[in-house]
Formats: sequence, C-alpha cells, structure tokens
Amino acid sequence: MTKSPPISQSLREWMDVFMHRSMHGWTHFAKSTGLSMPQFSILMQLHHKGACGVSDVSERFDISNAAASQLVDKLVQGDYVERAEDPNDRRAKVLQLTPKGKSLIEAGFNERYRWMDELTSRMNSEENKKVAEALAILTKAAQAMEETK
Amino acid sequence: MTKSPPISQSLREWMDVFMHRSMHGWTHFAKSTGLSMPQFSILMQLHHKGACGVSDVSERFDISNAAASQLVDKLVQGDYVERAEDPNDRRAKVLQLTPKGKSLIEAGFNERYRWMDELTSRMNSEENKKVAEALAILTKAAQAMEETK
DNA sequence: GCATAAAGTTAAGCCCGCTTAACTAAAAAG
DNA sequence: CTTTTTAGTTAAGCGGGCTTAACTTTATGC
Repeated sequence: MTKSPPISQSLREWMDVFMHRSMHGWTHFAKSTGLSMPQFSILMQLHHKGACGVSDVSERFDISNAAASQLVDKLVQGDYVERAEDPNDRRAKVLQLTPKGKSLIEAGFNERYRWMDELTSRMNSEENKKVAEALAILTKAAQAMEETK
Repeated sequence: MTKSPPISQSLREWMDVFMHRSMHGWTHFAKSTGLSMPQFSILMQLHHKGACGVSDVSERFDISNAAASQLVDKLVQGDYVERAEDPNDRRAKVLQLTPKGKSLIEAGFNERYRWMDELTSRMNSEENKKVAEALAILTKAAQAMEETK
C-alpha cells in the first residue's frame, strides 16, 4: 500500500468527478442559450481553433459536408458566426465567431470558471500553490501531446 | 507579475485544453457505440450515481417524464439498462446498468484513461508525484463541494 | 484548354428527441 | 373511504440533425 495514491488513480478519480460536473454544466448552458449541442459545439470549435472552413467542421464532427453547411447556416442566421469568402480560394468560406458568438462562449467559460474559483476558495494557500503548479505541468504535457499527434 | 501563474489561470488553461479534448473523446465514443448522446448520458448518470428512478433522469436532464421514459425504454430494449419494480413503491421503477451497459461505459472510461496515461508517461517522476498529490487535493475539494451544494 | 477534383449549397426524406395530452396505477392526505 | 398527488407509460405531432443525391462554382493535373 503506497502512501500517496498512484498517479493513474488520482487522474481517474479527478476525471470522473470533473467530467461529470463540467459536461453537465456545458450541456445545461448550451440549452439555456437556445442552441443545440451540435451548434454549440461548432462555436466551441471556432473558439478553440480559430477561423476555419466548412469542411473542417464536417471533419471535426465526423458529419457530411451538407450537414456542416446546414448547421453553420443556422449559426450565421443567428449572428453567431460570420461566413466570409476565402480570398485565396473562392470556393472556400472562412468561418469566424462574431462578437455575439464570442461573448456567448465567453459567458459559458465564465460559468465554468466560477465553479473552479469556488473550488480553489476551499483550499488553503499551500494547496493552491501545489495545484497551480501541477496544472501547469499537465497543461504543458497535454499541449505537447496534441501537437505531436 | 508573479513568478508562477495564479491558480485561477492555471485552472482555466487546463480546463480549456482538457475539456476540448475530453468532450470530443466522449461524443466520438458515444457515436461509435451507436447510442445517441442523450441515451449515452443516461448511462453515464447511472454509472456515476447508481440506481435511480425515471423521474430522477428527467430532473437531471431537465426533460419531461415522458421523454425520460422513452429514452430509458430504448436503453432497456438495447439491454443496457434494467428496469425493475421498486419493492417499496410499486409505482416507481428502479433503473440500473446491466452488465452490457456497465462494460460499455467502462470501455469509454478506458479510452479516456489511455489518453491520460499517455499524458503521465510524458512527465518525469517528480512531476508525476506533484500532479498526483494536486489532483487528490482537487478531487477532495470537488467532492466536498458537490455534497454541500 | 479540358477533364477531374474539391468546396459548398440545396432539397427530399428519415430518425430521433422532446413536448403536450390523455391515461393507468399506486401512494398519501383528508 | 374518498380525493388528490405522484410515478410512469403511450401516442400524436413538431422540429432538428443527418444522409444521399443533384448541382454550382472554382481550383488542379495533364
């Protein structure tokens, strides 16, 4: 029996509790905006990766070009996404969050952040320091992994 | 300017990268099983919270009793969920994961765990130790928060 | 230049989730 | 014991996501 739990177990327990909470939070928030999950996910994608084309969306979510086009169209009509012509390729479109889309996503993040801030407010300063350091390590490792994959 | 990033920023960056990755992973996995997201989410709920009734499902996902009943019915027909009579209240049902449902959810977690294991394999033993300790702190805080809420 | 491939749109049709409404059955309240 | 509330199911109907198929427009390969 080890004194502190092995890394894999810590990660798993954290993942269980964190995932359950944050998935619920996101779906709840998405619903409150009136957007469907697929629509909302596209906004998230644009937030995370920046501008892209329609086929990038269809690849990311593993749906047909037609489906992506229709979903994007609804977001354009709702003024969440701007769909401009690509100057380099006149077949392609450049999708981007509008200010409205951007602020909606930010509001979602802020809700999530509030939860996490409450979490940290329940920890003492020593714990806070340890956690901050560890998360920086994890984030760096995760980003490195995404890039090489 | 502080030497190490403040806790809130570490949490936020970690959340951004982790959420994006794991949400995608889960939706991808759910789709690969042939289940819809609502159906899959119910299995997740049963995994996380254990047995419950139909109205617990409708409350959790903020849908009508009728919708919950229909969704559950599909899961019962697919042999993912067992729907038994509640011995204490013959109006109510007791929903539970079947072995098939349980192993499906576990397969999903294992996929997620694999990603996290690869993450830890990229860190040295000192980093591993720090991370394990920090996540244990976080998990404890999160569980405490859920209970008092 | 001409054929082919690629980016995106549109329309028809299917399945699914969800709601409301009407219903059954059992527990709780009085 | 009767009334009301609670748990759950069923059916009709709406709207949304997704697919295939047909099409337009622009870029690419030979």
